[in-house]
Amino acid sequence: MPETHQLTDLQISLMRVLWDRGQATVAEICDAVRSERGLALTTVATLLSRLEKRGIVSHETRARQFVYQALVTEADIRRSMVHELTEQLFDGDVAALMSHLLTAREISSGDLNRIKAMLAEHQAGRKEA
Amino acid sequence: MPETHQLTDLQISLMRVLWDRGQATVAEICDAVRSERGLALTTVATLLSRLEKRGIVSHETRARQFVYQALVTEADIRRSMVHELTEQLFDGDVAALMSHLLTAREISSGDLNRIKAMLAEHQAGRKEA
DNA sequence: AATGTAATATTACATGTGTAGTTAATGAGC
DNA sequence: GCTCATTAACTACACATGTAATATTACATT
Repeated sequence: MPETHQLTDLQISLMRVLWDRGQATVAEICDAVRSERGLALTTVATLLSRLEKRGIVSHETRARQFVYQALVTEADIRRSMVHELTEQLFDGDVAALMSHLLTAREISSGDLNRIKAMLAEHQAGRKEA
Repeated sequence: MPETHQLTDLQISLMRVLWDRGQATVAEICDAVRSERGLALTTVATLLSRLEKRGIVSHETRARQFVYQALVTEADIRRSMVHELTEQLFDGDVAALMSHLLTAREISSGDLNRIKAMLAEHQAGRKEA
């Protein structure tokens, strides 16, 4: 597995563009994040080249422009970041994290129903394996 | 609510000592983390003074030593860090995070049972409210 | 071929963090 | 009172990140 990648808020914003589109030029990414965060083109270019140095994205040159694409999936990042958080704050105990979510005043009753459904489904899937 | 506190791994290690003991001197904290991370006394002192600058811990001087204590609880930190992660990676959707936990190959069947129990309990508590 | 334009490459700087040496203060023991 | 040991204060430095200006490169057009 890829060494646990921790990304910052901003880095995730950029990645999200790539995850959504598959690939994008620097300018496209810059545009895509403009609403939530207005950054200079060169800033976005710098950030992307740093991500590339870390092996998180790659680029190919097309029509003299860098076209970036993600080398890790959103699921990868979710896994490693959630795992890291669970280790750090809940001593690796996933159930403890769940418990926190249930009690931490963050969850609506609509959520609760969805969760119950998921649990049921999850167990069903588990049985036939 | 206290502005969302994000702490690093190391910072959490120090905080954990304070959470466990209520209060501790620099030397005590240094000793407590020695096994997982051997740090110089001055390093620990620096880290603590930085945390103090951020309003996360405070100290009083006793017998010429700084005795630190946490100003935020572990629950506070859990809340803000889990919240932040949920926002960043799951667009604020707690149920989506739950779903991730259920499917991300991180969870044992023992955990599953605990979770089911918690869910049931949670709903029970909810009803009478 | 010269030039304008768009893109990348280079350089820069502030802030936070991890890490710790050096210095200064102060109380304890002789 | 002087010296030693303890402890905190100050200083330092490398690295990652957020941010962007400036410099360079190179295609397209005249």
